[in-house]
Amino acid sequence: MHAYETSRIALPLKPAQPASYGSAPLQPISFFPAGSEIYAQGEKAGAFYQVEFGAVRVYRLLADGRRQISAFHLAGETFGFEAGTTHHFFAEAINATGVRVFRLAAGTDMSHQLLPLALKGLTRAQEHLLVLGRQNAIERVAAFLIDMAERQGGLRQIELPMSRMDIGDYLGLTIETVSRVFTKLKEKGVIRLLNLRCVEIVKQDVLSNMGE
Amino acid sequence: MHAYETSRIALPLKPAQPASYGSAPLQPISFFPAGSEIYAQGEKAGAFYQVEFGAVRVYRLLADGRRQISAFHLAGETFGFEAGTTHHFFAEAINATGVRVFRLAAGTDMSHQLLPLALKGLTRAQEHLLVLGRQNAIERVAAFLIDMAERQGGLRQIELPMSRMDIGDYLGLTIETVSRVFTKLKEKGVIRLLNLRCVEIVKQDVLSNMGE
DNA sequence: CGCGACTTTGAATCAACTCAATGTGAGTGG
DNA sequence: CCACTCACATTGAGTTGATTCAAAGTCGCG
Repeated sequence: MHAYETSRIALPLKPAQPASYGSAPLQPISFFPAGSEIYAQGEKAGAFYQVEFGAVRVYRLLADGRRQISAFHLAGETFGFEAGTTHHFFAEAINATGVRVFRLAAGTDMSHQLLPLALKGLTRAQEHLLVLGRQNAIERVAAFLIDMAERQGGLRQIELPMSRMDIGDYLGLTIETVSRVFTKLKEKGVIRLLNLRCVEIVKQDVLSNMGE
Repeated sequence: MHAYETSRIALPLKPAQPASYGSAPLQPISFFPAGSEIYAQGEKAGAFYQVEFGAVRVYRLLADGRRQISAFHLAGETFGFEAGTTHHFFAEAINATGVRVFRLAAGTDMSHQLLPLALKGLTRAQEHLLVLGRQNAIERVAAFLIDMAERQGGLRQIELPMSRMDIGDYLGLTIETVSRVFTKLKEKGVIRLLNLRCVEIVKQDVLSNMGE
């Protein structure tokens, strides 16, 4: 993990939020530039992470380079506990990202804090299995947009911090197919593309009914 | 949940294994006939389960009936904690199945025991995302067979307690495609079908290299 | 302004699907 | 014990939705 740990320099004040993870001492924030690695498959896991700003992708690779992104993590969300002792996945900053690192001190029991996070992640993953296993391209993109909207407070306008490639690798589609579906939804008046990374959901109901 | 709780009748002796989940009192075994429901989506969750014998499928449905099986659970495996307070999934016995039920007594903290199980389930689900998102039919079936073999002690001969339909709904394929892939693997001499529910893995290495 | 990376669009291909027919095997009752 | 049945599985033929390959378009940034 290579990042600029600046908490003691730029952020000497202890923010309120991380206090929710209790006993651990002051948690430093690490900065990751766009595309940089937060942790790698095979690395030993000794921490979990909370996104302060920016966005993170967690993924696995096949030997021939095929990639499956298993989750995106936006500001406020927590990740990195998917492993017992060793990471089975890669985590990368999508954009310039700040991450609060919670190191798991040996002997400290965090299962209380971690269990709800793990269960939430499990439910998320299992719901995504349904999308990948049984939904077509339009349904997948619709499910993705609805999910992103909900996680951004249910606003009509949503930010997509990731590229079409990332979206494709999350939804099990090619970038071309993702692009074609965006175009089709745009033509139907379901969404509007304000720019490449910003979508307005015009017909929430139509989008929701695609996911079933 | 409708099952025959017979532990006090047929199994008065306390087996050794469940003692690993500690403080709870004697855990009854429930019997579920083939196809019966163990819990349903929307039911409130207040227990987790360990398969004693038989096999279980956990799945979700779309409104139009499409089904995605997110996991199979064989003898010795634990499931049912995928929810905070409410189940998001259905669980059914595939065959005649015995399940040890661990009720979560209010006030009792099981996070210690549950966290490793949740993490294992999370890792499993995320690995399955890669299969569904990025692998073709042959690779999916190969991954499935390897997984089943490992979970049955790495033996050459493996039992498939589930139907082709179940396998298809787990792998995001149709029964026809599953059947065609089995035939192709058989023709290549990679596997042998002793009967519908029993497979012998002849070329372990070939099968393993398909999954990448 | 011009470069480079990303995205969109188009045309042809292909893997998996649908629909349909046939095959198989476990369980039942005559 | 055998014939019958029914559910499940396999095989075949034709279709289709997503992919691949290729070209054109767009955006951000130095």
